[in-house]
Amino acid sequence: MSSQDLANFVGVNSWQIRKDFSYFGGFGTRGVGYDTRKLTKQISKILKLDVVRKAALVGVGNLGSAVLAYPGFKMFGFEIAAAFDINSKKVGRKIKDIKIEDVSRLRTLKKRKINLAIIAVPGDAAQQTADSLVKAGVRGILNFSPCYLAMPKNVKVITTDIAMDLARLPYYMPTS
Amino acid sequence: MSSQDLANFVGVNSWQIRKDFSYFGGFGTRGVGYDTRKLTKQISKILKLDVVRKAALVGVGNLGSAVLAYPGFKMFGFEIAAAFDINSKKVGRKIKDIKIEDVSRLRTLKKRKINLAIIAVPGDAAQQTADSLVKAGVRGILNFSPCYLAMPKNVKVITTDIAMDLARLPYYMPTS
DNA sequence: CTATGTGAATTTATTCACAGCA
DNA sequence: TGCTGTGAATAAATTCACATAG
Repeated sequence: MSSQDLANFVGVNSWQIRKDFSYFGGFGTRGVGYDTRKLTKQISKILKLDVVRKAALVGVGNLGSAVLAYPGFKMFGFEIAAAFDINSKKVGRKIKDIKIEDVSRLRTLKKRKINLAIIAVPGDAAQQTADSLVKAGVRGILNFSPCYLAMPKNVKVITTDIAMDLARLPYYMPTS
Repeated sequence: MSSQDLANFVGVNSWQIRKDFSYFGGFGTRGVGYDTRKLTKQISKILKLDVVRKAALVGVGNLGSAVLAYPGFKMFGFEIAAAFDINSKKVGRKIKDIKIEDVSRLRTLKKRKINLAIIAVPGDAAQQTADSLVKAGVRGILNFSPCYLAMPKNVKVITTDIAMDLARLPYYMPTS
């Protein structure tokens, strides 16, 4: 498959594909193109997606439940291996083979070798949740709360807010 | 409030704040700083977030339900004004004052002055859903399906995938 | 005196064009 | 001959430093 083909798939130019790949080495064969099977493996390795990783979910509300039910994680080698909530009525319940635990048990994450977490709690609880996660050894946080999280810099945080994503649209839309 | 204060809030440098603002004009007062009230209004106008906008949701599964329940939209002046699903068991049901309609009724969006939509359907239905939306006059789409949508270029699409967001974390995390 | 706004310097990213390998 | 990989050229973004307004 040529860089032109790849470019068509993702909507960029062919030279962007080639230049980007070149920063990590030569992935293709001149005159032929790229072996997509090899390419996928190499990129997975670069992005550190070549091992199965366990992640914890904190906050099993509407959004958290949707996260638990989302089938797309295994495509990237992720497994939601634990779920936590502060609501005692939810604790103990099972969703998709995951038993919901009390947030006090977040400290067990280190022993369980879970160093990724998804925060889906109300905004005013996000910072303290994040602090607990870091204490428990978590090094990467996907934050669905619409707020900035102050974190030590050895912890990577990605914040994503549905409403803010929607808010980006009007700017690019024609006329009112 | 000074550019330094604003910078601290969002975790960037003060000159980045000032430079970015300067591209749109002088928002502050020398020696004093920025009037946050005015600033918010001016930025809202630039981002076209100064009017209330109606959006439609397509796909009321786990993720769609979470979207309907999400309280954060009104902060940006959005209102989820309609919800659609293909499942006849869901059609007619009410969630948060929104009655779920059959997808065949997507064509009514133009009359209802709704030109923003959120797609939360399975990946294999995303493209045709998007096509229907465009036919109905929608000009901005927030796409939660993990796939590229081919669209006329007067339609702005923002695709966001929970799993892909999570997948960005390992690259930045230290060791293994 | 203080904090903005902005030219100038620097760094980074994008685009081009083609040498070089299969 | 065809398509990659990459230097060189161009464009854009970031950072600096300071004149200037309040």
